[in-house]
Amino acid sequence: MTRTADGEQAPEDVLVALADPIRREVLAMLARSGGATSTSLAAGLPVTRQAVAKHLAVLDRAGLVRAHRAGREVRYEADLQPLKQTMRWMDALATQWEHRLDAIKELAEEDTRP
Amino acid sequence: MTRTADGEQAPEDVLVALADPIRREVLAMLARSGGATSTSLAAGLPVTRQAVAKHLAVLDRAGLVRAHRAGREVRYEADLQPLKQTMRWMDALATQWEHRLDAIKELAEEDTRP
DNA sequence: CTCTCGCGCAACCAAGTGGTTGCGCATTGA
DNA sequence: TCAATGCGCAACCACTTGGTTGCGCGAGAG
Repeated sequence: MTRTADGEQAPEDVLVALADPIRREVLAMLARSGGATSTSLAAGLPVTRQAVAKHLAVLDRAGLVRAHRAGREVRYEADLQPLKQTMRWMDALATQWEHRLDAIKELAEEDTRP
Repeated sequence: MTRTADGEQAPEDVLVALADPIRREVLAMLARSGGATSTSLAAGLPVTRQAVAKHLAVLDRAGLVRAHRAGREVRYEADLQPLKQTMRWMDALATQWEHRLDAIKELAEEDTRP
């Protein structure tokens, strides 16, 4: 799981992770089952175990899954907290940008006013 | 701007668009200035006009910018609506997944209970 | 009318991504 | 103990992406 210098979760990794349909499907499967291995996940997907393992690595970098070793198995669980964090980040961006756009619109109206 | 069959904005395009730092910077510049051309945007970025034009195409596919031709210039404006839509989509996903995880946790507790 | 400026298109390139196969290692169940 | 299972690593492949340069065209300014 990569983190920024100030300890904040990097929202970019979450966006990248969520941009892929297979990774979203993996997350959905993990949420449905409450935990699974790369092998069991691959059984329900049109790709090989290794491909799933790579996707899980991306999800792990984003903090969206956590791996627990249990004997010779590695069980993955979903963690939705980075998702919520990213939503807050997006909300802050949207608000900020919208305020600027509103201010500009206001200025434009002032121009048309005599 | 690509749309899904049911007329809904594809959230995937927004995620992909937002995952790139330069595209976020372009959006921020558009929000700050209220509209700009690929040439003027490139002046404030470490890439060429053509690279900016490609980024603008990605943003346009996501519906995050709209292009208006004015003489020989093409002016781009930011549109934040797809962003809000994507946030709602993410919120729905998070809620849905969280409910599943909660239900599973409940079952686990029931197991430990005699 | 002509020169300039902004844009679009195309070719090209390096690096990244998503996928595969093959193999070796460790754990485990019979 | 030993065969089977699950995993990790590495090589390799096709395709995408982000970037460049070069060129031609159309609209405006002089």
